[in-house]
Amino acid sequence: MCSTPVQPQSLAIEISGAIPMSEVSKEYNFKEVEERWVGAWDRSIYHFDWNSKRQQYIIDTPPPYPTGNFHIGNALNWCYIDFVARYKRMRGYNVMFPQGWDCHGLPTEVKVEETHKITKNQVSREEFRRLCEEMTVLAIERMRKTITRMGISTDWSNEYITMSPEYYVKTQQSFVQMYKKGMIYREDHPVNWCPRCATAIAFAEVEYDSRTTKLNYMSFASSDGPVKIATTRPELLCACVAVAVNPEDERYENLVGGSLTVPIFDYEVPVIADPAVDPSFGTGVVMICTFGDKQDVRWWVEHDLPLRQAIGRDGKLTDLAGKYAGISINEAKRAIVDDMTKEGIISRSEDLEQNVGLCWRCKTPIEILSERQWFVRIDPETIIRTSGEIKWVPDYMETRLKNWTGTMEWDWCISRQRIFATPIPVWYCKECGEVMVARVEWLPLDPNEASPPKPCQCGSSEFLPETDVLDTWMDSSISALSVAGWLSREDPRLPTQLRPQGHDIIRTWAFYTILRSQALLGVRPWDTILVNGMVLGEDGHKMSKSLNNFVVPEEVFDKNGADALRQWAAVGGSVGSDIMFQWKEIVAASRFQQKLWSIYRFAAPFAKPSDAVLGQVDRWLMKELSMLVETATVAMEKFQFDEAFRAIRAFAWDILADNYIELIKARLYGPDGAEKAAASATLYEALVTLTRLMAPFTPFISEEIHMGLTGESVHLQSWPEATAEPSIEGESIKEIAASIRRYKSDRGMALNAPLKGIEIYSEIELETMDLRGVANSPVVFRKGAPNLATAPSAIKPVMKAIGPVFKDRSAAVIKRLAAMDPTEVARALESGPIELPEGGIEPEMVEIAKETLSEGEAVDVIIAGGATVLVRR
RNA sequence: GGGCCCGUGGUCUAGCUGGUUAUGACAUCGCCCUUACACGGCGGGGAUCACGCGUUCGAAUCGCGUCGGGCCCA
Repeated sequence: MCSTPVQPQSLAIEISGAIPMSEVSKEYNFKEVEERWVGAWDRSIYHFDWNSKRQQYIIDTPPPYPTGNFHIGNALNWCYIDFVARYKRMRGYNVMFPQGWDCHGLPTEVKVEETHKITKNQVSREEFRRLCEEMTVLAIERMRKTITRMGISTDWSNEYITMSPEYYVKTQQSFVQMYKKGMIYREDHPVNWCPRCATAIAFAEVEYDSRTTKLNYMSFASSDGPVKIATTRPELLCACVAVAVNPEDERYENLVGGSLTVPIFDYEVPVIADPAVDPSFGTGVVMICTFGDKQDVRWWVEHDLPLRQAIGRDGKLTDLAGKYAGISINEAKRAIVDDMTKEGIISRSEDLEQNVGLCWRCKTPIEILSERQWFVRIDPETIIRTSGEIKWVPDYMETRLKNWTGTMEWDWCISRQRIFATPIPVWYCKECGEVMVARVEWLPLDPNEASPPKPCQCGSSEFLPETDVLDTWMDSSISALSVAGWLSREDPRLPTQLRPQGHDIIRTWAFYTILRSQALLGVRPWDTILVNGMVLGEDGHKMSKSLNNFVVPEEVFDKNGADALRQWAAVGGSVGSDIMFQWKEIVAASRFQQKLWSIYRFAAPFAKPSDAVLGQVDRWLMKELSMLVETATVAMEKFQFDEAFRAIRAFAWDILADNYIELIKARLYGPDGAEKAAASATLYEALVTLTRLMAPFTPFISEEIHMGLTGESVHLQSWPEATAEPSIEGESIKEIAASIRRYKSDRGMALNAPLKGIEIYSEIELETMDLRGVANSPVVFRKGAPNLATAPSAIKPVMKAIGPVFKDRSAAVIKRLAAMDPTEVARALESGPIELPEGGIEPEMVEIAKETLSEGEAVDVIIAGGATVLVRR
């Protein structure tokens, strides 16, 4: 067995007496620190001050759908928002970073049905709604937890929940206001319809997928004999209202203007000419039905065709279908094809790959039905003009909105045949059919539960309630208005300053919000829209449960902490681009935290402010710090979080840890005095500034270190200012130190191995105290150049200077210079330009590299930082 | 089919208002346990910047085309 090693106890005590011991733990315990601060922080410091004179910065946080899981995609978006919110607060803005919840929608209805094993028709509307609300409340609670644990500086005093009366009263008022302005109307109109869900759905809710269907060739009779038509929708035969051919198609010239007889159903339809018909598809003759697809709708409008509705709301064929009435679309298709094949009307059929629209929720192929629905009028010009007033980051994202807006084909259908949503505050008079839209002072209300407080103008008090409800986008598209105080304050603070959101919802959320803000208040909703990319899994595909490349934020909090996740969000890629989630990035982030912690551990016993006169190396660090502040500030103003945080990391790791701290160790471990005080003060200043710059990104570790050094919360500090003057001396000393390290490394020496002696020659006066320490060797400084021969060793052309002057002769000039003796070139340039056949070479057109001739000397020569360093062997 | 974006060492990426040794991280190789940190330090190897054509004295960078990928839509 092992024997217990003997501890050299007395020796250890002696040494520890000479070395300041830090009370900071060796390892950074991210979990303990983060959980402690989550519990300890006073969250009221993030509240928006409605009475403040400071400039407002209101963020229109996109309210997530309360699924209960705040996923990594949300996390990325919220990190961006938090970086901005915290930064803006530090810059003195009165920031509002609210949190909303976009509650209504089909997913919750479906989940409630699954959980309680019911269908929504088995319980009352009221009861079903209550079950949905209950589930939503639980989901919200779980998501709040994740947001808080992530260190997001949410202003919880401005939280809103769209299913609550305080919010949906605004949705209902917005409906009434827009109705009064003539922007909302009700009419029969083609809508996307999910036969399974039995509801109209918006284009935003239609998914597309490739399916194989049959293209059937069937004969229509005409006076000139049969005409063959190819269609994928034979079940819609009874909805055929016309037949179209291309006007350029010579085969069918004589048909246009005539009519054809629809087989089986035996009625006449006109033959029309339309350039949208592709003569090479099928037979070049197209059957127009109401409605087989969107193109049918276009033709129906353009050619003013009649309506024959073959499919009902339940997805079954209507009476129009004769003997096929009452059967489902798929069964009808089979039956009709069978019958027509028997009768020889269908001559052949072939497979066809087709993209079909599906209900995003249940994947059932959608139908286009003509239904009486409520619509919001869309004015593409207003949208595009308003979009132009908004600063888009990155700018090219605006193109997507413009393209989408330009292709809008019909108005926004806002009625849904659901329960868990904002009720449409409308009744219909049983007597005269008059539409009674609620007055704003009656709101909020559900027409299914309340009757209008006044009779209809016809005198009747009997009403039927509107059972349709509003599209959820009607709730969420007023989020900007709501957080700014519209309808709840006398002075709505519009426009808000920032809308952060993903690029996948530009055509929905951004579009609808712009529309509504203009319609209701005539203003743009935001000054700036910041677009984030999608989060991809480690396999490079969009993160999703079905692909099993899914990571939940809690797993990251557990393994590496919230700060690590936040660092990933910052440096994972530039804003707007899709970002891959990678554990190695998370690990790299936590290594950085450990590095920073080690720096803090080292610095804690020494770092303290003082007004000691700084040395050259200290001033160099202050200048580097200043440049970091400048870089970070510029980057933050442009929302370039990756650039800002990368610069922060580079400073902390390379400049502060690997160079500055190595340089000042001797001073810190040396006797007390002005020089030690200067290093202590510089270290203090650097760490305090660094943690302030980091505070928006990594609020936990920044707080822990800042608090440890100053006793104050970093989240109440202001953003640092860049002030320091350049120090070329310090820069030179740092270069010399690095070159000595390299020198030792090249010779296989330990980095703290002493050298016999070092002489430094330079035209600028350099301090030697820190070099002595870092080299662990005697160092002397001598002004000027050493008494050693130097010789030009190479001529390097400066292309920036040569190119514009010599143009196409540049290549020849470079070749000529390379062939010349560097010594002669250098000598010649001292007395003026060198005349070449191509022209004169000015001194600024070349750089002359010099080497020192040290042969025969008992020293090694290093050229570094503008100085010549002689190392005695 | 359309719009937008992207193809840079093994992997992920910076650079992209054109200027000749292309950034960093991870991985890899060598040396070093130097009194903050071995989750560290020092040093090295590794990329014809997707392909083709063009503009230019000069292209990763600008233009056109091809191929490949992503997102949104038809």
